[in-house]
Amino acid sequence: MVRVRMAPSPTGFIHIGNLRTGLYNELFARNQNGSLILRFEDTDRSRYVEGAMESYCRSLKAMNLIPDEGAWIDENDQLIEQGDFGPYIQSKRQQTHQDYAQKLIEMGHAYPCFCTEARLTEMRKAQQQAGEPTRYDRHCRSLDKEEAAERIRKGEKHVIRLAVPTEGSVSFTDEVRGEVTFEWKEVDDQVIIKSDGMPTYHLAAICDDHDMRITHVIRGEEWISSTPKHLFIYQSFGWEPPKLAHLPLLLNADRSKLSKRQGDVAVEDYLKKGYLPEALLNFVALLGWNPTGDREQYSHEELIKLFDLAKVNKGGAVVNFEKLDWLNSQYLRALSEKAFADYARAEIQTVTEDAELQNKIAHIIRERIVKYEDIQPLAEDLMSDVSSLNAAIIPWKTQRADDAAVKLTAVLDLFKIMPQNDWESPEALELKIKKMIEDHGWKNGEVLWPLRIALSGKKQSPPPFDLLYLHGYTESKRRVERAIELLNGTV
RNA sequence: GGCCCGUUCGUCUAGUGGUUAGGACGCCAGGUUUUCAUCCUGGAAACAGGGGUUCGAUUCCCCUACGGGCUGCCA
Repeated sequence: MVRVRMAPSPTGFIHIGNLRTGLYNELFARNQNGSLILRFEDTDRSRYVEGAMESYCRSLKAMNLIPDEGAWIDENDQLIEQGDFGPYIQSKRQQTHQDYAQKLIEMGHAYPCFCTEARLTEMRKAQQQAGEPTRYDRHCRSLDKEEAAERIRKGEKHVIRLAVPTEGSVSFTDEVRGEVTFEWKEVDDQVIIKSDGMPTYHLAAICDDHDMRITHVIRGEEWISSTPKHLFIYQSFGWEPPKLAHLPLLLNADRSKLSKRQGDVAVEDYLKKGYLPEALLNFVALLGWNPTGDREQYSHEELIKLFDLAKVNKGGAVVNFEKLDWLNSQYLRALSEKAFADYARAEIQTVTEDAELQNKIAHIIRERIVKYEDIQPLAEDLMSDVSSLNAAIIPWKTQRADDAAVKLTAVLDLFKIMPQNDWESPEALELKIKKMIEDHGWKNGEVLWPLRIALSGKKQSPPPFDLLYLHGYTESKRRVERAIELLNGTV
């Protein structure tokens, strides 16, 4: 039974990188008919952010990434925990972690360290100046056990460090990279229990993964270097390590590790900006993995069906937001009329309170927007009046003003004999108007250009049929009449 | 600096010894259209460099270069 976990640190908002890692875990779990566990790694009290766990869950929920087990939120957005291997909030497991650390000490695989912050800083400085690698000099490793125990009893401040092997090497098979090897002499005696009694990631994650029966650890590439320490802990306890898969990093445009600073990376921000969750999911899924390379759009279900860890790329991927825009526009166009109207409602409302007009605007802009933020300007543009219309731009190409007036008058004449229901769709209006043009033997542009300018007041706008449909008989008639007056110089 | 990982068009990628190196975004040009947007067609654009192995390397090996990650009582 495959069991994987998302193990974020609740220090802020979930960002695109976390999302991708979480998504790959989810895709793998579903593909393997396994379970997805959500565990919060909140052992750094100095970085604790109030409400971050709830916010994280909300974002996951919005993205339709729902864990089977672990931390989650109820319908009131209250944090809950579900499953047989809890607690799933790491700080609540502190005692367990300390017990494990004690066992490691007893086995001789860990030791208390009393070195002060100041001494460590000094030590690193000296190492740096000597051109040596900076790492703990193992000052406390050889301390007498009885003496150390006595100092702890007296309440002396200390941490617990791993006593890693000093020679030989360690290898593991990474599910995406293949075999990776480290020399033990390069590995530091990592702190596993901090002086405040909290475990560090290196102890907590490994013990929790084991206790929660995690079978596959799928995490970011930044963890590769500390994997030997993790393997040492598994080995010390005689546990079988899970399969490991290190994902390539997501990069900024300058190829540095994706971070805030260089544009928005919080999932919540993208959702707020109106990117559709399915589009964002689709986009992120294809950053570092691709089933075939000749398709761009995949539903969540298809991603699950096709996901394969072995096909995950090794190189980091620059996040190309222009492609997100494009993908989002594709998803937007696939939305039903109703779904799009609901999606755009809040923005369109800022332009008109009239529900009927709102629906008409939604209909017209549906295929004209790429992003959510395009909605408001477009809607406003559509609703703008024509008071500043300039007569000079009404005629088409070399058309004379009086000719344009003749054509517009013909349109007005047509309005008079057009039944009311022709105004209920742009298509019906187009049919009637084009028929009229054809009957006169005129060119489309001679009529449609002046008509469109009369209605919109602008050289660039949606088609006249959309505008007629939007404004309806009375307002359209008013605008066309005004244009004719302008052309005749009577205004 | 040390260790580890990586490197196909600007970007995301397909490719697993023999291909005109394919697709997508973006860009450019043309077309459809009353304009814009959409849409359609076309175009420019890549195997980091050098050695091997091989009849033959983008694909396998080595070196170099470049990039990134880690080097915390952060995760």
